[in-house]
Amino acid sequence: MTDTSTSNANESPRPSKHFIEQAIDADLAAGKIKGVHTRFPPEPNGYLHIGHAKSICLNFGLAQAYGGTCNLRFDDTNPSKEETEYVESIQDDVRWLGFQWDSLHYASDYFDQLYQWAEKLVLDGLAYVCDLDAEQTRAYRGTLTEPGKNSPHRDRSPQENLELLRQMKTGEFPDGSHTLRAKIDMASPNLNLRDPVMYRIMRAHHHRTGDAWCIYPMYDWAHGQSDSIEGITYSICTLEFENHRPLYDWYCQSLEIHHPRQIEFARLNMTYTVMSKRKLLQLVKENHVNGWDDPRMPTISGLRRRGYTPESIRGFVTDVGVAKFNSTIDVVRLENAVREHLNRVAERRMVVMDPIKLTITNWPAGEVEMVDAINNPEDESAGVRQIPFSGSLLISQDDFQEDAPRKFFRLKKGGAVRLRSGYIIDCHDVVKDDDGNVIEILCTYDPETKSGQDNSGRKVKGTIHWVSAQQAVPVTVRNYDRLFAVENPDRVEEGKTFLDHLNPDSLSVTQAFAEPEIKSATAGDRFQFERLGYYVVDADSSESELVVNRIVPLRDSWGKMVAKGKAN
RNA sequence: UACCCCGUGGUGUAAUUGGCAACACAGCUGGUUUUGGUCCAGCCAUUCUAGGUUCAAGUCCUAGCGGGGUAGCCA
Repeated sequence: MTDTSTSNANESPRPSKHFIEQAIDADLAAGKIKGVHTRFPPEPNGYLHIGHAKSICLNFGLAQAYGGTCNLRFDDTNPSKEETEYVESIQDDVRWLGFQWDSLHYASDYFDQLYQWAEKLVLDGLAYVCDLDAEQTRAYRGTLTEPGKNSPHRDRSPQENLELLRQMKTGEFPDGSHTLRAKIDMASPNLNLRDPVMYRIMRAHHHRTGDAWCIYPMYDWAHGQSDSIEGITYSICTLEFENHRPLYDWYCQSLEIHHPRQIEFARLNMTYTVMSKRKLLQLVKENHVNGWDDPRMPTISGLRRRGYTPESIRGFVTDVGVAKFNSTIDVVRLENAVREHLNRVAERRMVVMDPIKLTITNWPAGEVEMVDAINNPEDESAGVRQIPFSGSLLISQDDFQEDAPRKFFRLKKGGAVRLRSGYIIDCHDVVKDDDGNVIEILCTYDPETKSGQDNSGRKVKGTIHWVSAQQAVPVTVRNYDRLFAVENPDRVEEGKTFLDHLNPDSLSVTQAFAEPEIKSATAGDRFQFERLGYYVVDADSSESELVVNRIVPLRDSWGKMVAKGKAN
């Protein structure tokens, strides 16, 4: 149970405890438990997403906070959906988030024990073999408002049930022809208690047990007992299992085994995001994204590739809290969490996205001067680097306007601006092409205004970033935006699907020019490109091509003003 | 329509468990700044409604309203 990374500001402990911690405190005080043992129990049928991160942080975090233990257990009771690829990715993701399980388990480890317990329930008259098929079972179950009716096979003798169960196990019956069901109450208002199925016959190859079994336990029949076997004290799960708790309790009580306490919390929902595994799988399978780790995916692997840090995800998760209210978190909270972290730790670099040529007419021809640039104004220990400055520069087209609005503090004709870490320059002219577009900006520099040693007293409103044209390094930039264009992609009109809400501009690839220092960067390095945003070097980079992903843009109050028409 | 759960600023989460509704994010104002970033300050609430208990109710009681979950041999 180790948190391997350093703490960060928004990971500091909350001032008050959430309802699960309060429940634990009460149990501890009442002597009901002696320690805290939790587990994270994913089904290996897909990649983990940010919602799972909440569960991971909760379960591992509780164990940490109370000096207890937390297991990782794969809930692999349905071989038709589960794959080894997923069990590997899940382990990678949990570790990457900064957690280490105390022990690793599989529900399939308990198949033998589960089966023995099933025979016990049969012998105790608490379970029976039912010959109804799936459709008949549904019909007998009744509805939300009407009670069900008893299966015609409900009153078989324990001995007969035992024989039939053994035949089920040894493969005497075809798939779907029989089930083992708990004998509870077909009239219960809680449908989970209307003689729930414990075992179904399913000839499928299991990723761990192979073809040893042709009957597989249902979730309810496997989950609580798995918790029990591992000595779990708190079985923490999401709200939709609330109605299953009476059944969870019934199994533990009927079996007279260690009885963990199930506590439910609200799963994480986020704006501009879909979270269902089915939909994420569809995005991957239909190639709307480039795989599970596409940087636009809300998967842990997607966020990792996007450049999110584990610290920022943990910070986000503690920040949004744990409760039973079914809420939707604004995705800007996630974006803000990574900004907050990266602002403190990411070194700055200058990169020009949409370049226009800027010539300094009074610069000594051919001369290149190395200027100092601060690596991180938030962290003096990050030091300084050197950047080549010359008479031929590239700046962003956004940073120049001939006819600028009143509040435009960047470069305009007849105006002045500071070149970050360089000099103040004055724009005296522009060069245009035949269509009248500005293709080159002509400036003079003020030698008295060198950054760090400026005694001129000159003040200018704006500072812009730049690179020296000769030394500039081309970089392929993948500017990612939200995958969906609307706040709630799950809400769709008749005849449409969530796919209709995909944001067509969620990725734009562009060629940019970076200061030469960028050449020393390797995959996984994160930077703040000054005035633009945070970026991470992607694994697709090679000797010949540097590829970076935009993690999140910087806040842009100028852009906001322009959008609101307040720039004048 | 049955059962279960949940309702506190725009969004989330708190409130010493009956004692001045707080924090964060967003938004809006302004300040600082060699990143229009960061940072700093200010503003932003009839606690779903109606009754009741109480010196005192977000918290307790009653009724209503609203939202979510549940009818897989999925998890």
